[in-house]
Amino acid sequence: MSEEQWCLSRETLRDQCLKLQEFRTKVASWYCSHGRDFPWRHADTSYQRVIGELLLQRTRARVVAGFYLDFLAEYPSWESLSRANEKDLQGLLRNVGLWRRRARSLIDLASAVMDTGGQLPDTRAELEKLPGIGQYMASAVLVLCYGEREPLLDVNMARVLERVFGPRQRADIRYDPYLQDLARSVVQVDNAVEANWAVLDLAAGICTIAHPKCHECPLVCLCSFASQAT
DNA sequence: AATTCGGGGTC
DNA sequence: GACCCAGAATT
Repeated sequence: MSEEQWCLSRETLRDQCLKLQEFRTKVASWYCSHGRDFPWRHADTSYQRVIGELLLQRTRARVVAGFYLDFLAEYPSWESLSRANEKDLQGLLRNVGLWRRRARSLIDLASAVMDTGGQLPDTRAELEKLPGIGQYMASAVLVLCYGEREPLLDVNMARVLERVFGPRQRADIRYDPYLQDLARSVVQVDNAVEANWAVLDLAAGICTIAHPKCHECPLVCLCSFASQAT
């Protein structure tokens, strides 16, 4: 590698690092004044946090906000959920979609948790053995319940990251090392939970899939997508 | 890698 | 009326 090439690649790496830091600080600052508030963000048990994430799968946050507290009132613990009547649970989820599969999945997970002492494991390998816990949910449990700096890398966070930092390598987000590493580095901060929420809120309110509000976006000067969109 | 689950919101 | 949503299991 010539000295010129070396300088170029070194410069590019430094730029990427600076871009990452700028991304973090600008999103965090935006979040302070524009962040959303949801009941599950005030959850005070692991159970409540995990239920929030499970209900949010393929379901809009505002819809979940409408019945999340009712769900917790009806099923306040792993123990009560494991003993739930499947038909009753289906009825509670009926107007949310995925109701049959989700009712079964919730009961199965609660039963599995009760079988292992009523507590969730704290490693990815053990978490992903549980029914209904995949790559995303394992990360969610690690960051929300155990304070590890893991990303809530869903389709929305992926969209923001790809617009700013470039496209993924694989079709499936969960097995794309580029996106996974990028997302993980984004949340290497003191409060990883809020860092995750900040990106998700930006994705939901500004960096939307259709008609993104680039003129309101704190990342507009970092983002290659913004310049080509209006 | 592609399909399935799913009602409701959004355009 | 098509498309999408804080995914995971199945094929």
